[in-house]
Amino acid sequence: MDKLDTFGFEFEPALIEEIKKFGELKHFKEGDIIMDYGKYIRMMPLVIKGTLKVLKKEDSGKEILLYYLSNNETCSMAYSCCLEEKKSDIRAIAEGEVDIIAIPHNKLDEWLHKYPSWKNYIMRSFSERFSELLKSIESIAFHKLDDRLIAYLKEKQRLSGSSVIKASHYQIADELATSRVVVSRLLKILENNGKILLYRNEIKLLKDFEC
Amino acid sequence: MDKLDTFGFEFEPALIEEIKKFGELKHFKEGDIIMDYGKYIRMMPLVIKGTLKVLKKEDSGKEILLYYLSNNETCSMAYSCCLEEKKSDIRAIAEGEVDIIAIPHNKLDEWLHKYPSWKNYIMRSFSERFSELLKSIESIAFHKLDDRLIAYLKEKQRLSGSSVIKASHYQIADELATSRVVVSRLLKILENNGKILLYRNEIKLLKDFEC
DNA sequence: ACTTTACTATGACATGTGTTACCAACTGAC
DNA sequence: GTCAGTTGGTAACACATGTCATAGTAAAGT
Repeated sequence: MDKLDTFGFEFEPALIEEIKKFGELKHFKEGDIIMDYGKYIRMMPLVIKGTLKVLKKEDSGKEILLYYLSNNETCSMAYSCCLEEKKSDIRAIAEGEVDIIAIPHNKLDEWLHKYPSWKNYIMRSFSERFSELLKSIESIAFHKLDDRLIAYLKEKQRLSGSSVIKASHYQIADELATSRVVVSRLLKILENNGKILLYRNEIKLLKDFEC
Repeated sequence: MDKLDTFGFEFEPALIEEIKKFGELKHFKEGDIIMDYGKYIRMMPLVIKGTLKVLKKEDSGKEILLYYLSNNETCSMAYSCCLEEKKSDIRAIAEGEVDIIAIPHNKLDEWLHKYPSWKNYIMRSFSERFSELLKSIESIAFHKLDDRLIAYLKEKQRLSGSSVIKASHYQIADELATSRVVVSRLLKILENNGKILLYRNEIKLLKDFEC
């Protein structure tokens, strides 16, 4: 928990003390489910290491990718759920090794009044998630699949810090809300153009991976 | 401003007094621009009558429809903008006659600390806008244009309370991020199926307008 | 009344994407 | 090694949507 000091949250010292006192450090492994559909959410996660993938189940039954969370970010949806004491309609999955601090739900509101830095953090967080959703909308509405695929690969590269992306075509298709065949087709074209190399469960972005 | 009492905000009396004192009642007519790109936003609008359309300009230059605001709703994006004292990247346009109360930006944060009901209102508001964006994403990602068009018409009907929708095909195309020709085509099919009647700048939904 | 502009209708066509089907290659379990 | 399961490659096709061209028609301005 001492790690907390070394990370980028800009909280005042008193708040950091509270976080140390009431927050619970948790570790998750690849694929672990941190929040799930239908369960009550009683804590809000602050991500301090690794990446979370946050999904939402739609009425139609399909899942959509809401956003990824990484360093020092938190899940606005979880916040809403906590406040309203309602069952979750989202699921969060660990991508690789993940450390979070779980903030108990009864502190959220209290700190909002007590600590301006907490309030700012929560507000900024909402605002950032908002922007990301807007980016998604723009992407889906105005860009063709090949552009979206390229953007997806770049984002993965950025998050993992590696130009080797570990994912099956099927997974990618899921996150882009399309089908496996289509993804394979487009990836093959990228490979033929010398942008990437394809292996089983693995895509390597070559150095001139642009556009 | 006395109207305030009669509307559905669930604020505590002291807050209502403050709103009366510092808020400014404003009236707008069809097409009036309430917030615009590049301007600083120094107030947050509470809609008390009519409907606002809120748009955002994307990097690509295209505009996307964020959401509609009507009774007792407010604009979360404006809130973010106010807090960060940054120029607006959104535009709000009056649809028909609109009354709003403009809350000065310096009160937003103050009230957040002072009045739980205000804090809840703001939080709920974020949460609702969030849900709407998600609905948009689902709609764009998983539904065909004809479904989306029908949903659009129903929403317009709901908001205006009338089964006669005043809009050109071009406007509709814009909001659905498609082209005029496509909208005309789909509307004509709906007309041929006996769901609607088409006039110039006007669409009448017939009573068995379903599915 | 005449011109101009905005709005709508419609055909023809190009293209992106979804779908189905089938096969090949790899992986892990037994 | 065999087998089943997963993953990826490819062809063929259907269809929704975007685009271009062209014309008719209503409204608005002069």
